Amino acid sequence: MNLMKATVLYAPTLRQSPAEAEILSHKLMLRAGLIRKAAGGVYTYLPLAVRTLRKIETIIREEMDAAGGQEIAMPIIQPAELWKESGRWDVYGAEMMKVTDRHDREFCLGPTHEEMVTSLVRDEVRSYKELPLMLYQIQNKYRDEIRPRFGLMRSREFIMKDLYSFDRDEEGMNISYKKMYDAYSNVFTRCGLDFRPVEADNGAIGGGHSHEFTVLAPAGESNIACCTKCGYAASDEKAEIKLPAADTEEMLPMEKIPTPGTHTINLLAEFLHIPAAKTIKAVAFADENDRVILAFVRGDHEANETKIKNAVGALQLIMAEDTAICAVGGEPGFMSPIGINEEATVVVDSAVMNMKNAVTGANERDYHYKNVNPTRDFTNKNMIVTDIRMVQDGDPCPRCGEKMFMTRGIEAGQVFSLGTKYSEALGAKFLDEDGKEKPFQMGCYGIGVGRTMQAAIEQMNDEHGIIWPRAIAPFEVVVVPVNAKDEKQFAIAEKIYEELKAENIDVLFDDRPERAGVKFKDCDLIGYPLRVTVGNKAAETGEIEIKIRKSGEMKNLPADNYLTELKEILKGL
RNA sequence: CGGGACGUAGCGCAGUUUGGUAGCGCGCUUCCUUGGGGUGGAAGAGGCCGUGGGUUCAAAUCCCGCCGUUCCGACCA
Repeated sequence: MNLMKATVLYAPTLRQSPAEAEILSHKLMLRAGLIRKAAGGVYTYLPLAVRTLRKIETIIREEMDAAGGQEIAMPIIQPAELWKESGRWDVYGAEMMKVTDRHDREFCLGPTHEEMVTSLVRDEVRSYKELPLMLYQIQNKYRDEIRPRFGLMRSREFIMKDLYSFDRDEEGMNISYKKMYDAYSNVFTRCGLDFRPVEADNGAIGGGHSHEFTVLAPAGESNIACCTKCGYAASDEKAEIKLPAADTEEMLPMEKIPTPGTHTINLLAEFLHIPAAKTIKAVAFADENDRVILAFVRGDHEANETKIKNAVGALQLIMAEDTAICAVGGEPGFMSPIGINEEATVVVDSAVMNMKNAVTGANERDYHYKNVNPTRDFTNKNMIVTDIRMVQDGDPCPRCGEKMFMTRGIEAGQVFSLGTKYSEALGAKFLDEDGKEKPFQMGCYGIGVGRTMQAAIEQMNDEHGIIWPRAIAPFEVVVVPVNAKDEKQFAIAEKIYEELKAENIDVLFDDRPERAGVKFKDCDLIGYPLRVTVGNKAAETGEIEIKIRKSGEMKNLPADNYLTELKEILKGL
């Protein structure tokens, strides 16, 4: 941290952004001289980026240590045997960067370290007395992404903090999980980010619960639903939806009506002059065993494939062929559960069961039923009724009932409780108090360090450049003499620089003999939270100027009495 | 892996249609000028036109292969 003069700092800013960058944060990282590309999804971090990364890492270390974590450093190169033992050598497959040594022994560049850390603990930890144990590292990770994108957002080499917890029982695991959940909240709060801990689907990893820590930003790749009131947030695939009260209309007798050519909800609603919410939409899937699955949601809702998979116990869903639909008694475009063969799996969204006098297909070309009342008319055996719809903007929160809004975010971290998946696969056991051998209850917890940096940029910027939160800014303050050739100005600026340095403030002295405009543009682009400008006024009346990057606010202060106020302003950034 | 686009100086691009001396803006070097939001001027340096092959008297330009980049899709949690 001794490179503090701009004349020696290697920060090659660019006026135009290279054509390869698509999203704003990626462009800004290139333009502000933070990173340069070495290969697809592989980057060199330049000094400014390294300073920010170190600051993020320091915050992470402090919080991990405070939560009881102990830092270790595991190898990047991992033997294939371990991965074959856990069964993930083939599962991870093409995602893994594989290496062969001169003896033809296989290795991979670690995409994650569950195997590594579990084998370590398996070989070393024998007794419940040594638990709980939390081990972490901050390490380069490798994933051979099909399509690296967006700079550090989806890269093939990336810096990740990964912590693994080992407990004697589920209760202990849940305590560790909670500790990590809190530590993560502290990390992202301290980084100055607007984020949400988002309830997530565990997917193939299995185990208990999982949260993704998502930094809110429109360019993010994850869709999430957030409650406007209680803080509930969940990924769109996971988000539960509070069921509104059932319609109270009188049930009318069901009637078959001709509806020529209305094979979509829009056409149907238009034809009958009714709102889409009065219709029932059908979506037909086939699963990995060629089972036909018919899902029904309200006309103005969307089916949620993840929820459907979970509801029917399918691993994979594809759109069903028309012939498969007909085989179970359905008619594409005019489907309903009424009269469908038993062999089809029928899943109905809970909200549909609340509908009264709805319109649904008649399983016959160009005909629908009206006055359909699902509680009365859906009589299929084995029909599954549950929440299978995709959350929408304005849906009620499952916790408090207030409205939720949809937003996008960048997943910067995630916490998983794993249970005994890896400890069992790798035979990692300890001897418990009762004299019995038991597998460890594990959890794993990751933070993408580079991704966190980029998420901060994606979230905080304006047309001039990056706006760093103070905690992770490469420098907190930049001191700029307007005219570096003016000895008086330069001397005052240098004095202020020395004073700030003595106060342990992370300060850069922009001593370059550039014109003021050039230096100002660079300052804004790189995004130092605070700029101290020393110009003519300083030489004449002894006044310096402080500019807050975030608000653009400026303040004139005497050059011999500014420190208290500057520190005060800095605190609020 | 499928479909599209692109590859010419450090960055952004023109030139390719119609084959014939490699260009522009920014940046860089030196000097002068200017000195509170990318100042103005002068003189320079810098290119295996991604790569390999082919066609041709002659290829940045036409043809074929490969590599790389990028977008959409598939994939991934």
